[in-house]
Amino acid sequence: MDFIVEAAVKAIKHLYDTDVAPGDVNLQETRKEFEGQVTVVTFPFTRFSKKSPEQTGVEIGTFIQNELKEVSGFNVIKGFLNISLADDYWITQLYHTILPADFASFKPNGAKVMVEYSSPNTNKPLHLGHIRNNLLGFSVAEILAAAGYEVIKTNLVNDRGIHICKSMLAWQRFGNGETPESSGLKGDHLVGKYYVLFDKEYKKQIEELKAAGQTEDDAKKNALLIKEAQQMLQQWEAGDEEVLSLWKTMNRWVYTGFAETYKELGVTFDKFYYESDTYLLGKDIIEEGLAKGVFFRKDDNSVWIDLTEEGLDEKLVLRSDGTSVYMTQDMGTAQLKYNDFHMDRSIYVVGNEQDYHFKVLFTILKKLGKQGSEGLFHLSYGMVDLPSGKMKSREGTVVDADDLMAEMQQTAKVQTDATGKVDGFSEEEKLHLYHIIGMGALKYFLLKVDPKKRLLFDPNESVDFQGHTGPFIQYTHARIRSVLNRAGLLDIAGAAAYDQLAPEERDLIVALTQFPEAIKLAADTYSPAIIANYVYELAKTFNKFYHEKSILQAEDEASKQFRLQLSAASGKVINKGMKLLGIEVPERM
RNA sequence: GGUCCCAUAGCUCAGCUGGAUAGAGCAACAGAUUUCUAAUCUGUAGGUCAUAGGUUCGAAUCCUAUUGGGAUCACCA
Repeated sequence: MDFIVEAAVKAIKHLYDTDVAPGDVNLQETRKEFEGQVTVVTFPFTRFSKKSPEQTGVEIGTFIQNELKEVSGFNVIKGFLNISLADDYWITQLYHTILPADFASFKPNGAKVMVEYSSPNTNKPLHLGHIRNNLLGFSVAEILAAAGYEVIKTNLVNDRGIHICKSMLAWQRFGNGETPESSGLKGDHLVGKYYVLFDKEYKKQIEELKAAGQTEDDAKKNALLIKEAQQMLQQWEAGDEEVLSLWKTMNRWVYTGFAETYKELGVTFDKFYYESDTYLLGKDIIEEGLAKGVFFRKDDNSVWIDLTEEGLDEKLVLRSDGTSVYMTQDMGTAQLKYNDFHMDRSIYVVGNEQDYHFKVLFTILKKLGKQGSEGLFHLSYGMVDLPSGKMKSREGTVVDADDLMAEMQQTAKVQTDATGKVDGFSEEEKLHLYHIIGMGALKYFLLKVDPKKRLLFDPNESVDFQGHTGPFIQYTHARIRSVLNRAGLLDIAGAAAYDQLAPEERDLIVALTQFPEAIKLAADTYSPAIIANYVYELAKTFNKFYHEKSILQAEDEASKQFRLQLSAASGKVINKGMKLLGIEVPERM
């Protein structure tokens, strides 16, 4: 649409002898109730024209129509110049822009971006909150890749620390040698079971101590189990053979379980980092920061940064005993990642509860003048809450990721079987379809919402399969495929005679042309929701067209071939758009 | 207490850098299938865009304050 903007600029120069920047021309899609496809807002130009908005619109419109052969007409309503482009223009768009294989594929832009997401703890299985994280991270990575970036997907696994020791200790104490094999439990679930058990026993001990007269705080510190867990962590850090062996065994169980969950979710990673490797990093950066005067040392030997000027607090970066804190580690890890990949941008997909942490981390790295620090971004997303409140693994009040995915596929099965459309499918095809649809419903449900908004999930209200949902879009795709399969070989040349567009056809082409802009906007704002909503609008537009116009029974051969081309283009864009969300589309459903 | 985020129809959400009469889906009601997949389509009903000011030709959108909800401010990660 740049050519319209250019023509408008030229019109204003010619008519009112004023130079305006292309950015000053406000171009928008014409609202459905008016004639035309693009609209120029004329209010800003009245100060140059010294005329009414209507008259200004007519003058600019007249100029543009004379200037551009693509413009077939215009109307002005209350200062809005609605421009109609000729059918020929839209048909050309379909053939020469949309249908070619390279439509909406951006040239490599030479920039490298890292997307870090998932970042699980190895003491418990993944839950719904992690699903949101994983889907967001994966989708953002896909979108950035589509927008021309070179993308590296990383997963920083939190595989050490006191919480891991809690699971280990509880297993050691109460597990009786239970293994995934002996219990039939998925490894991550088995370990999670002992994490919950630890908390239960720990609470019991706290109550006992309180009954014996201790305050709550004292009881929490003095309970035998927590002391043992702390001791275990020290042994781990000291490299105790037995503890390390247990740690390795239990983590292996967890990784086997995670791998299954990731596979089911359809997410992948290019590089794993482990905190057990990185938790000691960052100390050299402390020295560097002290030398540069960015950090300062207090009398007790602890190291701090003063960020009060930035509206933040003083922040500890190294303990008085010389050991690292979370911030130290993250500084070190950031450096490590940069050394490994030299990326221009680095996206951290982490919940909004860590907004403060990342603000501080990025500020520190910038103050240190670290390479790549200008490209740091925290993709902060809202928590997934239940009607009962926040999910807490410790207390078992979570929607488990594996359970939820299984449930979604079960619901998909019920809904699909009820239609009777899959009777001819093999058992394998059916299972595959249930998977595609169930996961499509879940993924779309989570991705259509703006990432930064918190999400309420009611387990008692099932995720919809109708309306503004993944299955709606998948269905539209299956519908298109069905028609195309019936049509057999397409004949573009046969469509050449078609030169008069019906409104539904024009609307559909207009919608299709907007795909690249949607990708660009989604990439710039790191928001899969943009793509989700775009694809939904497109599917709706197609369904309307499908309903109004017969394809295979079209009036004549040219109409039929044209509509087949239009359908094929729609199917491709839906497929590609859904792929950016990590959602598959079926051939039949 | 300081800081950050959020608030749009009964419910779940769109609304791009300020632009026309604020849009979808679900739920409710009424319709459409001798015709390419009805997981679809059409229509009806549903709004003080949290509140109050301000900036502007023009504000759901920008600014300020207030209210409500959430998060965070550890020598935890």
